[in-house]
Amino acid sequence: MTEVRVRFPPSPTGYLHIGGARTALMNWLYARKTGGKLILRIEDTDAERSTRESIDGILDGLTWLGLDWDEGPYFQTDFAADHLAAADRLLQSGHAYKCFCTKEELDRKRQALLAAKQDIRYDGTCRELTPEQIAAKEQQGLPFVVRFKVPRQSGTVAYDDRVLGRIERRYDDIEDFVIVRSNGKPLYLLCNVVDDIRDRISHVIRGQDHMSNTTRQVLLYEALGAPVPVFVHMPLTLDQQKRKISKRSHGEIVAVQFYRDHGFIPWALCNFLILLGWNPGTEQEIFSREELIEAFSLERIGKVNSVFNYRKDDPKFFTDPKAISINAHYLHTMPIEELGQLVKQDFQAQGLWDDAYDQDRRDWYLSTLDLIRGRFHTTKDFATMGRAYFADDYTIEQKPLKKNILKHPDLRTWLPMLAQRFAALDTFDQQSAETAARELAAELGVKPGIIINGMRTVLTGQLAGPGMFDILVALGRDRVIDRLKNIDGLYTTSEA
RNA sequence: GGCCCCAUCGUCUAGUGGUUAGGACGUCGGCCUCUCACGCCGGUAACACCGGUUCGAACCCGGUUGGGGUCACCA
Repeated sequence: MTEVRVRFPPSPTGYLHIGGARTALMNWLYARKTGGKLILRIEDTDAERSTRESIDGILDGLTWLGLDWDEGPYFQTDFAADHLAAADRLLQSGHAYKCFCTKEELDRKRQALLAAKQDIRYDGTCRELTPEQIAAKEQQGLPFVVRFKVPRQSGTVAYDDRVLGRIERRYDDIEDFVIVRSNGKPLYLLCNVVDDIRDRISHVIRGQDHMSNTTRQVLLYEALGAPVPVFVHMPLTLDQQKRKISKRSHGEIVAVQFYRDHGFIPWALCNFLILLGWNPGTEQEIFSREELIEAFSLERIGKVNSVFNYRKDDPKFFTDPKAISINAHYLHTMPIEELGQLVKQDFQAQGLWDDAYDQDRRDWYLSTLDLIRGRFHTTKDFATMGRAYFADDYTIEQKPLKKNILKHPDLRTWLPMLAQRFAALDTFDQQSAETAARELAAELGVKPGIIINGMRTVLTGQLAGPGMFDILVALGRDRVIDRLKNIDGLYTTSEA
């Protein structure tokens, strides 16, 4: 059995989006599964649209996702000589011909065909030019493109797709496609094949949107006398309107960068993406990297396009709810030290980081993250909803303010009273604090909940959170007392 | 429009001739409780349609409808 060699060949005309990331992931998994190689190749033959920023963005995105490659990045433009040499060979062997039709002519004909409701296809004007005619046109210095000469015979081109089965297409349905531009630059269809041959690619794993390219490329492989690789066409990822997702029409919500910026855990995003069009045949949905490599197989890639169910402007779910729930799962269960690293990055960016969290406050830092992570969904939540644990400039949210504070004006005196009792305790721990709080409630003749939830609001600004007495310990006596004494501010602000 | 691909809950999906059509997310209800975008329990909800084949079809075949992709001197 020959070595498995797969490739991910993005064109650097925008940032890495989740469709591309998913393709990269599938290729990566197959390479890792089989002990093969993943080649990264930047397809930059469209010089006008390719940018350095885009290349960096794609590389960063892959790196962030944890998808490493074994060779490359190669740049397609570095192999222009190969592409042209191949075009030459095709010309020599009679598999291609020079076409002198101008763009204007072709456009005109195309319009006419369109109007007549005919197939829009090159009519083969230059296909049968005699050597003399060609020489004459070249003598005049007329520009030309190189077209592939599709066999004009009955029958079909075919290949066996690993997910879709046998795919056939009649020669008659394929026009003589252009492989070299009039400016001498080779086109995608050719470059891609030439590069895949040179890189000895064994499996081409790509989206179903390439299917019509594939039949034409099979023709090129045959004309070039090269073995045809195994083709694996994955189903596409669509939006709710069932449109193919693209950076251009969907914007940041489909950019990998967006998920990094919104507190996604890289592998959680991979875990979500792999479930779009693939499943293990068991009911397992959460996979470690090793488990997924083990479980992955081409055979279980589905045929059906899937909908990326992001909800724009939904306050609760800023993207596909399942993606968020998978991210939350990892957030809740991953080793706390690893989470500590991820949160550290965000805290540093937010100005919330304290170097002591890596030193003598490390235990406190990690145990506090562990205490509050249970109801968070992204790593961003620690700096927002969890802010009160790490800084004093946290916000008191409106809902709990109304429900737990303003509704009970007496808290204005009760909470400072509680602060005094906390101050008077010999030891301040979960037990003693709870006893003190409940005793106060009993003496005042109010439900403990009123005191406790009032405290929660003042201390964390949040409606929900961990058990109140765990919070007290995490915050520490001094901060608790400070904040409880300052409850006055809450009433004044809202009255103003 | 031509060519190609596809069709199970709202979404992601399991299912390959006999299942109460399973799971996950969402949603709804209940429980827990000091709170909940925590946890636990439960409910809701799908085989596009029409013909065949068969003792028996979500599964096999044909058609219809529907959806998607692609039709560049982009990749």
